[in-house]
Amino acid sequence: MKMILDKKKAIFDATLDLISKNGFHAAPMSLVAKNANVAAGTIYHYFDSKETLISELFKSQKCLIEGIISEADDSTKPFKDRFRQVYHGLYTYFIKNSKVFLFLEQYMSSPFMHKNSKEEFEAFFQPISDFLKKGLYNGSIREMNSRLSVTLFYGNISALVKLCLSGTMLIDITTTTNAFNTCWDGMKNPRQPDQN
Amino acid sequence: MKMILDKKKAIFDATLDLISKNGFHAAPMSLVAKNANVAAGTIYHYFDSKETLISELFKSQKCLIEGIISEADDSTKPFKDRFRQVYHGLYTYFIKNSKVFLFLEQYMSSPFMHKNSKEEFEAFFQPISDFLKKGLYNGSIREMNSRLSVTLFYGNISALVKLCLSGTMLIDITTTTNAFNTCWDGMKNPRQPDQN
DNA sequence: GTAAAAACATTGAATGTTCATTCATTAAAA
DNA sequence: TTTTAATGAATGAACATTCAATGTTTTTAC
Repeated sequence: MKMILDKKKAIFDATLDLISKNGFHAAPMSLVAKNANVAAGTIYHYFDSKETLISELFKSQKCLIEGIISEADDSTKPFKDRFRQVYHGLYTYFIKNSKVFLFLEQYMSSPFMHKNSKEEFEAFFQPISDFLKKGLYNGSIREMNSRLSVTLFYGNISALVKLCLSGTMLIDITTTTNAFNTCWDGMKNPRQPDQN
Repeated sequence: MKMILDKKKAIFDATLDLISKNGFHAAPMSLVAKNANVAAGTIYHYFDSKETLISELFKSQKCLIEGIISEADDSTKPFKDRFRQVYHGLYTYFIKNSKVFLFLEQYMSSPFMHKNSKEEFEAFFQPISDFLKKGLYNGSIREMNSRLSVTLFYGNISALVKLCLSGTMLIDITTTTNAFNTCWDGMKNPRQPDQN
């Protein structure tokens, strides 16, 4: 049983590694097998097809966002502080685990997404939605459709992460602070101007 | 001569159409040829390889952003109005020309990008950079690295466009207005609070 | 102006490669 | 002994690309 998990994990790891490097086309099953120290046929004991493998790799990240947010969020604080900590929690996680981030980017813009239900996608970002709704209900966040706020929030973070990972620019604390301020000043409730 | 342009255009159109539908994997040369009403071999008169074809399709959009911005921008107006018009110009163009938008998304997150110089990418967004710099220099835009502001600006628009195109949500004027306000309130210069 | 020649454009079947997937066989665990 | 796991060579499909043959346009020479 332990071995089974080891093998599955090795296959997941190799897949994540290859896809994050150069996209799906750079992850032929033969290479996945080789990098996972496994025979090509073995992968098919654990996964029906390449598509299944990738889709399950995504599913294995189901609770990722939830974990990061619950780690970063402290509901006793004022909402702006919570917002900042969640923002930085996500940003920091993606920088430290860039393979995961890059895989998610590939997956979300791939034909796999189109086939599988949008619900998968929806569920993945649910924790962000839940978090932002708290801010909406207590008047800290601008009134807008919840789907929109999630999209804009994640869009800001992912733009920052991509900029960092592109390696074409030195990212200092000023940059991340500016990105955060842009996000917060855009999303905060403009009718509650006492949140500096 | 006219015929040459027609054929090239037909090949570009077929490629754009297929890639925007389902990504690169959905655009085999045989299908491109068929949809362009051309023999497979003909494509290779005009393009060295598939990679060249796609790369040139991207290059053919070099002046896209510049065109949209110069169409939308009116430098006699207050900067907030210019910002709004450029924002809506880009948004509207991408909604109306969703194939172009979807192709760009695919291209920018593909291995093609990694191979070709980042300069291509840089140059593509230069007109946005130039526009935002005007706002920065006249004090309308928050002080931040130019690369970052471009990324955040385009990131906001592209998030909105993706949400619209996903078709899972009815996008009304309220939604686009909220997205715009989020963008502007985030990016405007907080030290110049008279820009309502 | 016309015919021959050269240059160019187009065709699509054939080629060779890359890959996902299968399966008969062997090894390990129950 | 039976069930489960693992192997990797073999299979076949999908694809990018080539090329010899054919059609079309342009140039040249008279």
